[in-house]
Amino acid sequence: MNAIAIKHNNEIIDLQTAKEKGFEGEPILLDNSKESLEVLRHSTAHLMAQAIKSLYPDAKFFVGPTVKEGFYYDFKTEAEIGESDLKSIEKQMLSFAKKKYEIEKYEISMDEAKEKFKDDHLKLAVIERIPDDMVSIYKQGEFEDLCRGPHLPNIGLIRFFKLTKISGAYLGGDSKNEMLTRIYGIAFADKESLKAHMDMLAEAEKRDHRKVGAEMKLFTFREEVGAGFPIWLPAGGRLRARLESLLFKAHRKRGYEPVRGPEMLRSDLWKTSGHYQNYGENMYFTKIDEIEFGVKPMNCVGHIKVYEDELHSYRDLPIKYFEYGVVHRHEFTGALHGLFRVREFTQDDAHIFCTSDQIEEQIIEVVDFVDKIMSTFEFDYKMMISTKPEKAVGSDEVWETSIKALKSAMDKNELPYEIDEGGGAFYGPKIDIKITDAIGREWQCGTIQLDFNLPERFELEYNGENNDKIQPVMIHRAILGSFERFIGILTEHYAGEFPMFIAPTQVAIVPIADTHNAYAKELADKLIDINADSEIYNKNDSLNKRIRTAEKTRVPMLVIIGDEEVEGRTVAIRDRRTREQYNLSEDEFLKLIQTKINEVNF
RNA sequence: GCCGGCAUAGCUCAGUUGGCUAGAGCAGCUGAUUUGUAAUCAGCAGGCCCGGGGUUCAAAUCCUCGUGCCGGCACCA
Repeated sequence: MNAIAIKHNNEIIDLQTAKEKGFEGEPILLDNSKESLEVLRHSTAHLMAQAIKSLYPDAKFFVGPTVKEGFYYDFKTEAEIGESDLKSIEKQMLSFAKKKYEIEKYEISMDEAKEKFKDDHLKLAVIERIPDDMVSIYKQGEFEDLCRGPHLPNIGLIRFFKLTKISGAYLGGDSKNEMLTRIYGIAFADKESLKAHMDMLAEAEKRDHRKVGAEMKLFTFREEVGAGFPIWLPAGGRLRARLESLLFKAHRKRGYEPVRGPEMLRSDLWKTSGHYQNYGENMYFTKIDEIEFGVKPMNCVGHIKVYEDELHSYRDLPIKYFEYGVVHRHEFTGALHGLFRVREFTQDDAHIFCTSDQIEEQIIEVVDFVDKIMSTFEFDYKMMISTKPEKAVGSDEVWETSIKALKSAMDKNELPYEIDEGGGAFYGPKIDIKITDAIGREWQCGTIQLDFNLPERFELEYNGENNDKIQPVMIHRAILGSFERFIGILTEHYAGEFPMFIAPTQVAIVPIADTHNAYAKELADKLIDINADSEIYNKNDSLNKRIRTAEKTRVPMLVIIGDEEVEGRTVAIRDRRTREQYNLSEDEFLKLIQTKINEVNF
């Protein structure tokens, strides 16, 4: 196999550039290594551009980089391109690839480039972003494009690719700019890898919580109810209740007090907190007797009012309030997405009021709490510290101090983290918890946010040792983030096959004939006593049909009862996953369920 | 909010260039059957074809304005 590029000074250099500059280095072969795919996908993006240009001659191109999941190219054309056009573009790409054009490279000066692309405002926009004196042009057949490279030596090497998505994208990622057309694609070195990737996408689609949620009757949405307002169905209600009660206990164990703030508060309070000015466009407002109220988008203000209800001594701190807080946020319609993005959701929210000396230990405790929960659900996760965003309240100094506190808490415990510059909330820096699900996708859930601002704005205080008034520090934190999103993620993570302790229904009972219904009912009652939900499948259907129906509900355990079982007070268990069957006595069975339900404690 | 697409029974989908009373499978209901581990048989019922307006002799089908959904962008738990 010939090299497609080389690695020189730890940089990928294409053969065109290597020849021109006389560079040497380790060869990069056409395989599925990171470097190889980088080059391959970048060239595939160019091949796509070439195909688009030939099909839509007026097309002008912006940038076409590789991304984590393949590549894309942003471009503009007067023609309306839809999903159905991807096939014809792919076809055109293949026919160009067959021509095995060399990919040639040449360099021109900045001025020459500006002249060359003077009628192409998109390329000029690209050129403006390049600080260099010289720019390179890559050419394949008739098509040429301004590009930094690196590229394959020949487009004939591109064989296994697929265009996956088409959408709009703002020029330069700024919503103030015009919108371009973006086409996403993926490419691999071999057919099998492409297929594996497409299979993975199909698997993700199968697990989609919107689909599984509907099948399992966890939740639904209705047009007449409104976009972004989920409706929890009985099965989803049971699942959610289990999660809530487990988490309730876990909070109590860690010294959190349950509290509850009102759903709406007077706008004056939101002005004091800064939400009115900084978050107002995401809030819902209404008037009651000429007084304006804002529906809470966050729970902090309510908890502050709880704190203010009495005087606090330094001896009381830290004080931890928690609430399953229902919040409403006006999200853009286009942002709504199943349970992942809704307009009403419930946070597992808590606020810790503490002294600045306690910040570190409190952060560490919360991080430990997070770890307990995420590892229980078998999630890998990573932490990300977010710093000051453009739109923020509070001085730089306050921001710096708080970021330092977060970092030092992480450092002292040797916890790895990444930095997201400018990603903080408007009122303070934060640690976000990103979890990776069973098929490798990342989701942002929990968040730990330091806030030196609200205590200041609400003039919170506690009595110090010398009876002096000291301002407490406030830590906002949510671990699941929201029940909606977390349950959505859990659904995809487990593909709906929830473990016993969280499943909407623990056991499906299938009596063989009507004469076994009484025993079935008896078992169901005993299961309720040990906090397990069950469902009896005694409809007028064949036994096989009822087993099939029960299996399809993804319930973790199926028990079949007939004459033998009634007689000996036993159950015939069928494990849905392994399709194994075994028998247990009634007592053993109940004990097993009880163990499986109680084995989890956060 | 922006770009593109989509909307027919509870669900998954047919419905030809505008043309008879809009169809099927699953689910539901009724009856027969009472079953030992993944679909028993028969019958019945179920539709403002997303909503408003328009074009036409005639609209599920064409146009238009909404609403909702899907894929991204931007924004975010």
